[in-house]
Amino acid sequence: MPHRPFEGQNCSIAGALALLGERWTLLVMREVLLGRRRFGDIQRHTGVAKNILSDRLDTLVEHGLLEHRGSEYVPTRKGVDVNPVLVALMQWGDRHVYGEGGAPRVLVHQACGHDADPSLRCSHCGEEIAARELKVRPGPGASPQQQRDPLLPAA
Amino acid sequence: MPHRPFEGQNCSIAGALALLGERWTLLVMREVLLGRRRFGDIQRHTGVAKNILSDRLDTLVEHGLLEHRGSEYVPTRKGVDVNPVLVALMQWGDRHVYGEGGAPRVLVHQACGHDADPSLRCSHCGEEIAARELKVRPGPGASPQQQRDPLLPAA
DNA sequence: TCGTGTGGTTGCATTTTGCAACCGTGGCAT
DNA sequence: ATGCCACGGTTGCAAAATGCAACCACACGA
Repeated sequence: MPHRPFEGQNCSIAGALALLGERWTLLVMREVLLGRRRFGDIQRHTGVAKNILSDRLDTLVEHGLLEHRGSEYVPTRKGVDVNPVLVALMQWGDRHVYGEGGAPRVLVHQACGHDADPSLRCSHCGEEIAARELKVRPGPGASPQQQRDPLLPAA
Repeated sequence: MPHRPFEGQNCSIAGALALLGERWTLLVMREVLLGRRRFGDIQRHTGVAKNILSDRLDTLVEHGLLEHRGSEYVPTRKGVDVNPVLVALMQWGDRHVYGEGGAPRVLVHQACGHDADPSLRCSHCGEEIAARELKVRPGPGASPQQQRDPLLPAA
């Protein structure tokens, strides 16, 4: 099992990265969520070595993001929920790696049937949230130290 | 310089991960975007080894996500734009690592002043997008092979 | 029954990471 | 001016993760 120095920070980002942040893991999730669920397909489309893929699939199953059914790995709810992470990475890559008009893939909102360029909206005021408009404050699960700490603006 | 086997997939997710997917990098970005911009602060709050931190900061500067000004590392636009990635990871962690009501941190939408639980909205119909409602199709920058490939549903 | 494809595992070389010790600069109290 | 400490790193070496190629077992069809 891999070394996970990220836990114990009482931080959801670190907690997520403890699992998803291992090399190849998010690319494996990309494949599975794209619908490619067989070992060989995932291996070919990502380029990951077979032993590593084997390891990653095992830990994803172990943590309940995937289920191993016959020769397929199918995502659970917990696995499907990593979709927004992939969307965020994709949007960053579209903008900053491939330029305008160079996007390798485009998202489609199945419910309305149109291309979607999803953006983050505030659950309170409903407005779009720009990256620099986000702050952060201690939540219900914050440690005493985090409560005290003057948490600073994000961005 | 690290080994980056992710490039050349013509995929924005892989392109983003080539840079952001290295161990510690997203945690470093978390710190910087939280407002902690000095070497020592970042080191203490993440727990990353000094040599690794040094390396990560260098490559982040090299790729234009950060600028090194005096003794501070300040995010550029490109750097601020990773915020949505952190938000997505945080939401996943809130939901699946720390349970309901256990969130270590809560987001605040600075513009309206209230807590925000940002959700993805469709740019076309304006509705909230559930993770399983996203499909994908080849974009303008898709390779011939990707054009041909029957791109499958996401989720 | 022989070959081929799929889904892995094993062993070993290479790369990345972690850790501790060290170094140079600047501030500041003596 | 001298000594001492903090800060921002760098260096060297050990440990862990990764990459690669060879191998194995099973299923299926010719």
